[in-house]
Amino acid sequence: MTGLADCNNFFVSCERTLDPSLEGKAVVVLSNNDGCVVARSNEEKRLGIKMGQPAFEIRELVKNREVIALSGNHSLYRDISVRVHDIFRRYAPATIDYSVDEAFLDMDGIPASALPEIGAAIWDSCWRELHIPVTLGFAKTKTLAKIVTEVCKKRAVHAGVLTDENLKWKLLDMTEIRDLWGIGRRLAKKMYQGGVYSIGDFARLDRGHVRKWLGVNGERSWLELHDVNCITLAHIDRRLQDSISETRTFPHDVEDYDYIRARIAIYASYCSQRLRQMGGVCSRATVFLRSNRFHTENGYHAPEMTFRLDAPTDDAVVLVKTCVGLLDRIFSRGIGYKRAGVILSEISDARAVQPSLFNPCPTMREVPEKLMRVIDSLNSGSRSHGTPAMRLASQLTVHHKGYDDGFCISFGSVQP
DNA sequence: TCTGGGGTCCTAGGACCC
DNA sequence: TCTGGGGTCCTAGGACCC
Repeated sequence: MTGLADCNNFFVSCERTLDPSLEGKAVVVLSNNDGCVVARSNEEKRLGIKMGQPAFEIRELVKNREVIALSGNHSLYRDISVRVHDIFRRYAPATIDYSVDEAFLDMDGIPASALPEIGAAIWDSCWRELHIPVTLGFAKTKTLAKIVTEVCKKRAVHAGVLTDENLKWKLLDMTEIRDLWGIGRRLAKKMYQGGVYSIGDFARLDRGHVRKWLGVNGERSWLELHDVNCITLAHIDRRLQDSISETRTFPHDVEDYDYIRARIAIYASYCSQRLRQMGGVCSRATVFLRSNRFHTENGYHAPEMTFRLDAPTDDAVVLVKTCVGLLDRIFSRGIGYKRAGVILSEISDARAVQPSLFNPCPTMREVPEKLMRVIDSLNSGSRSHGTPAMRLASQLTVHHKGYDDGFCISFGSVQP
């Protein structure tokens, strides 16, 4: 059996651990720049507020105090995330951390009859130790466990175990196809056009037809509904991610090159720091810019460029230079940019680096490695609480032009 | 007026190899 | 006038997830 442990309204629940007066009230957590809704309490969901809904659309509700809107506190969420995952690990022989607030529990070797009690124990630990409510679903495959968890959430049940075949088909028939894991907006529409409305409808289709119609992913979902485990999520288990990215939407449309260059340098530097923490090196760096996708009078601009590095690296100096170089090639004057980002990819293990053919001397890496170690140790812990203690000069704007996003020139503890 | 961020996987088409 | 077969790799775009 496979379990799914899923925290309820995670960001909102985290906020409630800090401020218990939020309990029972309608609360939303907003994205960067307080742009849109990224988490809702149950009370909100009943008010009909949607995930991803722009914040200005709920302004009236907030003004009338029907809804409390909070800016996200992501270091808090990360912190609590680590602790709930630790609790999950206590109760399952093996777990896969699937997201900040979700984990799959491999219950291999544990009799199904013991699962209700284990589910109750996990719920109890999360609530007593962290004040985070969770919901647990157990079934033969991950896809079925997802369905069980959703049904439990809707009925405010802490944990559910699905073993009975008749009950399974009853659940599949009463659950809409758009709620199936792996079916998003587009595929749901396609399903409706094909006359498929419930998950039960889908599961009763011919397997060959599903394969031809929806490809391998559709077939996998179909198999999972028929008790065949085939979503392995091997990538979740990997120590190294495929890519690391930092992207931001700016509070305004920005034409200022210096400002954008400093942002790109900051993103590249932070990506490289995460890369080093992971023990990886990357071979590709991508920089992209986006104009405002809601203001397209002057067209929509979305330039991007990727550079393949000579040799894989985790060196902030190299990566910042590379990314600023890419920016220079895609940046156009006179265009207002609303978003920018850096993506590092083709990540491999830093302990198994293939040196560049043109720069094969291994000692060449010693200086940057030492430098990075020093910077990382000076900055350790400081990133989540504000400005890092040590930065590259390119991370500063030459002229601070009054963008009110919290960035300013700082000389830290160095005497002027 | 105001509209997030970080990921993965699959597919089709083009370019290339022998 | 006629013009093969079996592959791999890369990229862009589209879909999904939380």
